[in-house]
Amino acid sequence: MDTNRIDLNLLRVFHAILEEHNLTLAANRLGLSQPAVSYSLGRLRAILDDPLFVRNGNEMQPTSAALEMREPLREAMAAAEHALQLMVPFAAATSTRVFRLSMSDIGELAFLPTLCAALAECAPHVRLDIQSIPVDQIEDALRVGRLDLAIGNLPALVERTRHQRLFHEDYVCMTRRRRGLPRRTLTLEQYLAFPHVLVGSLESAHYQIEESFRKRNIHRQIALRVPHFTVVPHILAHTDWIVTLPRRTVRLLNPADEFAVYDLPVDIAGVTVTVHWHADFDTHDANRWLRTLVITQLSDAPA
DNA sequence: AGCCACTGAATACAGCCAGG
DNA sequence: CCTGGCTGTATTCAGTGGCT
Repeated sequence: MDTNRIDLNLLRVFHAILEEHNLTLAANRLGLSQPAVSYSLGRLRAILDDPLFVRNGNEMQPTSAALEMREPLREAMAAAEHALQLMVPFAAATSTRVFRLSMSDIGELAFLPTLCAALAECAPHVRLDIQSIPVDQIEDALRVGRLDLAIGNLPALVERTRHQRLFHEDYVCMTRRRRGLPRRTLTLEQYLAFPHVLVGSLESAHYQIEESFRKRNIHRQIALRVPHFTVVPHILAHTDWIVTLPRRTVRLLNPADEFAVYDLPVDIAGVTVTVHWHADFDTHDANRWLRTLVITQLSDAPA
């Protein structure tokens, strides 16, 4: 295969067929005629020496070779689109830019309603692409522009990226309401008597609370470790377990007040939620506009 | 099972255009 | 002006599904 022969426009065609499974729809998407797409596909087939798609009824099914190319190609197309967007001066009212943000599942619950409402108001054509990227990959993603901003409790990134504090909050604990629960406060003994739900993986930001307990030589009985917060209410509703989580998160997960919430019986440092970006984008129009919006909308001490 | 209408890919051919 | 690459129109071919 001679890759020098590949006209990159052919990859656009290939990508469109991968998405549509249909040459006519792919042609519509690209603003070409169906034969033009067929011709391009023919050239790609010759260059790559693979049929790439085989017709199955009214559908063009990708071959295994085409499927192997799908993800890398999708990423490449997204990166190219993103790169082109960087060259266009940002005008909120008319921009169709896609902003990529990283946040946790609970971040989505807590931040997206506010952010989306603000966007609908002042940048109605802008799109958000929310990704949950492992903490150790966020810095790279911000640097290469694969992410615009990362929002969350991300102490590991504070030294390595530009950031702005949004708010600070303490931890509380939550369990299903039932007879026999203490009324207002939990003693440490009572707290430790519960089986605990631990939220977050070893890489996640909330794992730092584990460190705090370990340093104090406090050992909890972990009944379950889950990667996300959103499943927690469903688990607590069916068990007598307890979960330790940030106070704002409780408001989101306990809107009907069906769970009992207590202050922690130990003095554990809370979390500081920050918004992060890469220094290379300090003066970048669109990035600056978005982070200003995020800070204005989400910060408890607006910039 | 056979017929028919419909849909969609492939192909033949012509026109346009940029580069040499 | 010629050539090659690309695209569009018109047409053909093949598969599918409904109907009898």
